[in-house]
This record gives sequence, structure tokens and C-alpha cells, in this order.
Amino acid sequence: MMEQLDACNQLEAARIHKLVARKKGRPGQKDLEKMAQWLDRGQARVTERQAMHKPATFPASLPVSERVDDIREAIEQNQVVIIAGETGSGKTTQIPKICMNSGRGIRGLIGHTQPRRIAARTVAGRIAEELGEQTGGQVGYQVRFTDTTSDQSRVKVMTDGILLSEVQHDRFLDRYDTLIIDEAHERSLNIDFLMGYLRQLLPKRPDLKVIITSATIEVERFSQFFNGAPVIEVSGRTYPVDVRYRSLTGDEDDRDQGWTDGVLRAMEEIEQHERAEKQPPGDVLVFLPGEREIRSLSKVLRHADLRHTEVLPLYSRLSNQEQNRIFQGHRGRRIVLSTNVAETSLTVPGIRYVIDTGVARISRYSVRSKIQRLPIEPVSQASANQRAGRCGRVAPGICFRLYDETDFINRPEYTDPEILRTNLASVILQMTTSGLGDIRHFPFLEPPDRRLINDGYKLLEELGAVDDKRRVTNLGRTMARLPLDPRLARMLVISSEQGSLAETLVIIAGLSVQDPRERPQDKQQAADQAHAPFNDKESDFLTLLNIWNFYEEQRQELSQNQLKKVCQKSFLSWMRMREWRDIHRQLTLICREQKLKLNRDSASYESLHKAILAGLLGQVAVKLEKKEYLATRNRKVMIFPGSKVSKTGPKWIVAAEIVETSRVFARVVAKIEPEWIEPLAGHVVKHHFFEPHWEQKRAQVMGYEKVSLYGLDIIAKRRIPYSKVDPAECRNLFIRRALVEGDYQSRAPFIARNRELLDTVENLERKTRRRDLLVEDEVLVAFYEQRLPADIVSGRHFESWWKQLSADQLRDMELTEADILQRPVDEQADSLYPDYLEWEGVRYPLSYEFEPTSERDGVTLQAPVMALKQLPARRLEWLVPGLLREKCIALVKGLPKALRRNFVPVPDFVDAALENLQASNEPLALQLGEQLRRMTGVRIDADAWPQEDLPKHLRMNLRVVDDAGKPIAEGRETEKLQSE
DNA sequence: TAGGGTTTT
Repeated sequence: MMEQLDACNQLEAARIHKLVARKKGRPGQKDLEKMAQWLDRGQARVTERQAMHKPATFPASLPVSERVDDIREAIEQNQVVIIAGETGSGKTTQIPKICMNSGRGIRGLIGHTQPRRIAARTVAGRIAEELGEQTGGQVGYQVRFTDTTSDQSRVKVMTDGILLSEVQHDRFLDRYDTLIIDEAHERSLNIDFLMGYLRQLLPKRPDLKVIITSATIEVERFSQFFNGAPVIEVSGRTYPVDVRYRSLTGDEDDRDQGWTDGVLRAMEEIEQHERAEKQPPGDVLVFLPGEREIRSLSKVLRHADLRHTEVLPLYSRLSNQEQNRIFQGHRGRRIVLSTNVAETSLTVPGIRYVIDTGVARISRYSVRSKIQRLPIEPVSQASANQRAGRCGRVAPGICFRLYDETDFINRPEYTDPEILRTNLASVILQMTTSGLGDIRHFPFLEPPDRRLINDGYKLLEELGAVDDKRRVTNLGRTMARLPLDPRLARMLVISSEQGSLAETLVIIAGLSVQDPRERPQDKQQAADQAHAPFNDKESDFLTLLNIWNFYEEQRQELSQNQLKKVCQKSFLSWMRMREWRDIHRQLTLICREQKLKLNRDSASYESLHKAILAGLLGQVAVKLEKKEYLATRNRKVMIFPGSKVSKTGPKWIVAAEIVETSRVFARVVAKIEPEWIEPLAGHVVKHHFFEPHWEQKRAQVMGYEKVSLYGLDIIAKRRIPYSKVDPAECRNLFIRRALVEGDYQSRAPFIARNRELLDTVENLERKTRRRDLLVEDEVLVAFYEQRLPADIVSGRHFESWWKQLSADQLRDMELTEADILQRPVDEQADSLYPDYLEWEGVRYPLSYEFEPTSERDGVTLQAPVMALKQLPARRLEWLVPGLLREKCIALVKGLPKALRRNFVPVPDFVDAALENLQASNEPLALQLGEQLRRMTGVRIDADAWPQEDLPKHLRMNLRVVDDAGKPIAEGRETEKLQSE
């Protein structure tokens, strides 16, 4: 049976091979029956197709027709052939026919890829026509939403995206016996990916033929990539193009003016040329970088008084109607001002002259800032040549390059392929889920930079599509099933959990198509007015939803023609609305397959925008000033002025896109609440903990937390219990602040005892005005550290811990004097520093302070206001015994020098005097003076003694309190207080 | 205060 497989249809043969492989070469009876069935069917298919085959003919006018035999031979003898030829060579339409004549497309399909949908459709149409058929017979095409291939198809023209998507279920691309990858030089992501994939596939599919066609650039690279595959060059059926370098003069800073002048001069040269050659006015194609430049130049040209000249703008955002004007007949000269859209995607007919500014906006992705940029850059030589070629299609042409030849020569040969300029998240996810292995080992023609790959993985990690080890998650697998940008896929999946899938589907489909709102140059105001009812001031996403709802309501009631009219009136592109609906329908089906739940009730703003936010975590921004926002990764952005949200300027926004053009713009934005972010971004936010501190009230260590999302603070200072963050630090603070410093109410008996002991010693220090009695705090800290288990970090822990201690253990927690005293305490301390002053049976409480800067430094006597008059004012001068000596020394030292020198050394005289002094309600100085006179005979006048200039602590501080014990007056002038 | 061009399970 296996020998007969060669005569069998490719798809059936593959099924048989697979079954045999699965049964390890020993199929059972049932399998054999099945296989025989497949074989019959496969052979019948082949016979059928062979019978149908009519040899195709080749139009003599096409250059490729001269090489038909060479090409066929090359295909028959090689697995891969590179065919290089310029536009007009006929390669796109003729190569599939050559393959057919060579017997390809019998056992399997001839797959033929195009970069664009329109091209796929028209190419299929042309090939079918040349075979005398309509599409859907031997030649069909498949693009998104449309498939015209059938059982009879031998050639299937499709977008490269379709072929790529087929890889997902058909790893060996078994249904094809031949693949033609057209326009490979465009080097789109899809093309690079397909070429890498095919290179891997070739050895596993020896019967598969691959033809790579390209413009005559990069062919050597392609050939090398495919093991030195032969290159066949086909000449183009084009006319010579005279390239003239006309570099700009004037101010380099004013590029617009330079280009305007350059274009006008080129127009003069064209007119001269036509006069000299007696030619009628020919059409001109001008390449400019963008819409703005097109508008400004078109204004100038319209006022330039060029005779019989029509100026048409051309760019992708233009409505179909406006674009189609380039295909309408006209009289006189037409000047088409175009972006790059005319370089590859659209062919402007009848162009005789090209004026090339030599620049274009090229999308570049910055890994560093995660910003997609659209800088205006000089185009590559290949691109410039492609532009020039646009005027040699109907007759010899002239291309004016508004730069000089050296400039051209110094330019890069080719435009960087897309894979080097784009975020790779989507590619990586597709590759990983379809089992293509690691992107780093995939045989790319030009492998992307490691940083770009890492960046792609990081985005996937942010979206939860891969885990931190870069393994695809279940979520990632679901996301990969959705034909969407991974960010949008993420939104979709989460929205079903949020109860907002219905709305999110609409919005995501809307974000996947070009903006359906049209704003024609001459009807901007009318368009704005028509769009006004859709606008939402808080969310551009809701604006999209409003457009959709409007359209759907109309659609259900109106005929297609009426609907078209309504769209036109509302300045909505009917085509794009239809595309939107197609995508919506496709996504709805996949959601159903993936069992994502559609909500019945309409979603709240919050649930909808949380889903959106989940896909756009890296695109959050907070308002700084009026129009300026600070986005994640320290990017300064501005809301795109076209957004209605820019009028209200909410504090926090999320943006579907951040793109740098003339500035960094956030486009398609919505107001969000910052609290929504953290729960969605738990895996990417960073926490910073700071300022741990003891809080007596909560009996635990609290701290603060800063939460940031890619450098943007979404929570600046949140109070949190610190024990989870740093238990060791909490224990440390608990010991220091709660146990040692005593800022804590404990029920533990040893705590009360220890505190009492410490209080006593501290009080003694205050009394004796020394700080060398009590050990350093560190000794106490060490005491508790030794005894406290590591997990005791708060009051709660502490209380339950000590309650289960044994009596011995409890005793061990008690401080002793030995633990806390640095030196022995003076036994007389109590009498030297009494706690009361007793006078005539009244006890006045004394308190002590040792704080020289404090008003209360020294001894304070407290007296009720009622007792004030009876207070022995003179007795207070005697302070307490412990301070009397110091006071006497200060008094003597404060005497005028002439007197003082009689009592040197002062301490000796004072000590001697003190022998005979007894505290009384007599002035201290007087008594002291009397003793000194007795010893020396020197008399001291009362007013010689120092008074107010004694240190504060050597004068009794008197505090007067009311009946309730509340202080009402205080000071050291006892008599003054008494008289008040 | 204004944006190049494509494609899809």
C-alpha cells in the first residue's frame, strides 16, 4: 500500500503516514480498512485532477514567458527556487501556471501567498481569467472572512497570514505540494516567519516545492538561507526611468518649505521637458512622509496656478471614496501626493513622473522606553528604487529625488525587516503555543535582537500569558487562540470574568480595525458634528461602543443600501464598519468555543475598564499638569488631541497606545481609578516599605508601603502592619520602644516591676543630677533580646507568650539592680534628695528634673494656692540637702572678686560653714555669710550675694496648683508668686 | 495640541 501513496492525494497520504506512525508500523485490521478508504479517495482525487488538467499558455508579452522552461526545470530539479523580477515581469500570475504545467497542484494544492488581502483577491482573479475560469474553480483565494477555494482548486491564493495560521493545525502543511511566497522582499513579520518555518519544514517534506519570489533585491540572502537555492532572474516589463538628483536648497530647518520648493522646481522641469519633447502633460506621483505634509503641499500646489492640473491626496486613512479618485479618468495633469501607501499597497495608474522626498515615517519600537515611534527617516535605496519604478510602468519615466546622489549612496540598501522593529510578544506567544520551540533558536533570516525578545517575553509576563520561567500558562494558551494582539486578547479573557465580555468584544474588534470615522478634508466640521453624539468625555472606548450601538440599531432595521446611506451621513466608513462586524462575529464564535461567558446585563464603567486596564498595565498615566501626563516607565505623554478625553483631563488614565510622532501621544484613552490597578497588576507592581515605627495604640509596629507600577507610584504611602515585611525589625522595635522605652501597656507583672525599678533609678539620676547610674538602653535591649523568642514582634504576641511562662521563667524576666546599675547607689540618697519638704506639719511634694535647658530644671515644689501664703519663702532657698553644698559654692563664687578671694579654696570654706548650718526659714545667704565671717572676720553685705544669676537648678522652682491639682502659676520668685 | 503601512487561528 505504501508504494501506492505516491499516486495518492497529498492530504490522504499524510493521514495514512501518520496513522502508520502512530501504530508504530503495525496497523490493525480496522486501521488497514480505514487506510484503504483514504487511499481510494486520495487516488480518485488525483485522477480527477489529472483529467481536468489543460496545459496553460503564457502571454508572449510577459518577460517571464521567455523563461517558462528554465523556471519549470529549476522547480523540478530543486526543492527551493528563488525567482527575482521587478513589477510587470508577470511572475506573480505566471509562476502558478508554470507549476500547474509541471504537474504540481495535483497531489496537493499550489499555495500562493500575498502580503495583502486585495492583492490575494486580484491575483486569484487574474490567474483564473487566464485559465479561462472564474475564481472558485481551479483557482481560489482565501483571506480573512472569505474563502473561495473548493475541492477542485489547484491553486490557492491567500494572504501570508492565512498560511501562517494554517501552520497551527497542519504542522506539515500537508495539503500543499507547492508553496509560492510572493513579494518576499517586503520582509514583513509574516514573511520572515514563514521563511524560517519553511526552512525547518523542507527536510521533513521532501516532496514539497517552495518558490520564493522577490524584487531583484536580497536574492542572494534568500538563496543562501535556502542552502544555495538557484536564483532565476526575470526582467521586468518596465520602461527606463531617468533618475535625476535635485537636492534641496535653502533652510534645512524648514523641511516643509524645502520640499514645496523642490516639488515646484521639479514641476517646472517637467513642463520644460514636455515642451521640449512635445509631450502632453503626464501624471505625477509625489512621495511625502505623512498626512500633514500632504495637506500643506496640496494647499500650496492648488494656489500655484498650475495649468490644467488636479491635485489629489492619497493616504491610507482617506475614505475609500476619496482614495478611488486616483482610478477615475481625468483631463490635464494629475498630481498625486501620497504617503508610502503608493510604494507597495496601491498602484497609482498612469504615472509618468515621480517626485521623491526620500523620507517616510517608519515604525520603530524602542525597547528602552517601550514606545512605538514613528520618526520621519530617509528611506532605503531599495525603497527609493521602488518609488522610482512607479513611473516606468506605461512609458519611460523621470524620477526626481529631492536629495543628492551621495546621500542616496550612503543610505542603507534595504529597509530593516519588520521583525527587527516591532514588539515580539505576539510572535513569541504564537511560536510557543504552536510548538515551534524557542524563538531564540528559530532559523530567522535575520534573528531579532536578544533585548527585543526579552521585551516580548516581559510583555507576555505582564499579561499573564507566560509565568516567570517563561512557560506558557493556561491563560496564554487561551490568548493564543484569539486572532488578536496579546494585549487585546488579555482584555477579552478577563472581561468574561468581569462580566463585561459583550462590551469588550465590541471594543476590541473596534480597536483591531482602522478608525471607521471619516473626516474628509472639506467637511471636517460636518463630520465632527455627525460624530458628536458618539463622543464620551471619559472614555474613548465608550465612544467606540456608542458608534457600534448606533450602527447595530440601524443595521437591524435598514436594508443594506439604507445602512450605507446612514453610514455616509454619519461619516462612518461602511467598509470598515463591516470589517468591524466581521471581526466581532469571528471573535464571538471563538469566545463561545473557548467557553468565555457573555454577560446579559450591560457592564458597568468600572468592570469594563478594569478589563481594558488588565491588558494595558504598561500604559497607565497620571496627570502632572494641565495637558501633561506621567506614564509608566517615566514617560511624559499627552492625550492625543483628537480624543474627547483630553478635554476633561482626568487624573488617572489608561491608553490603548502610546506612540511618539511629533510628541509622545496617548491614543484611545479612558479615565480610570488608581485603586483598580493593584489588584490587576499584583504580579508586576513593586512594593517599597519604609518608616517602620512602634504604634502604642495598636501595640504593634506599623510602617508604610509605596506601590509602583513600572516606576509610576500608584499608591504613595499606605499604612501597613510591618510584621510581614520585616519581623526581625519589628521585634527589635518592640523591644526598644515597648519594653525598654516603656511605650506600651502590658499586663505582665514583671514589666510593671521592671518599670518601677527603672523609674526609681531614673528618678535618682534626676535628683543627683547625674546620668551615670542607669546602664545604657543597649544593656536593657540585650536583656530582653536574650529572653524573648524570635517570633515575638508585637504586643499581642508578647501577651500570649508570657502567659504560658513558668514561675521561674517569669522571675527570670525581672530586672535586678545588678542588671541596671552601673555603680552602687549612695545609701543616703533618700535623705539627701527627699520627696517632700515638710514645714509646720504640711508636706509639700518635691519633684526633680535634670534638664538644664528646661524651665523646670532642678527641684520643683508643689503648693496648693490656698497654702501659698503660709509657704516659708526663705526655707525654699535651702533647696534639698543634696544640692545645698553646690548652691553655697555657687553663692560664694558669685561674690565680687574682692570679697571672694578671702574664701579660697571655696569648697573648703563652704564645707566648713556647712558644719554649722541648719536649714530654716532664714535667708540662706545670710546664714552662710555669718559662718564665713566667723571663720575669716570678713563681713558680706546682703546685696553682695548673687541672686538671679545663679543657675536655675540652684533656686527652688515653685509650682502653684488649684484645688483640682492643676498648675496655675510657676516660677522661682517665691515672694513674687505669693504676692500675686 | 494631529499618525506610515500591513496581516490573523
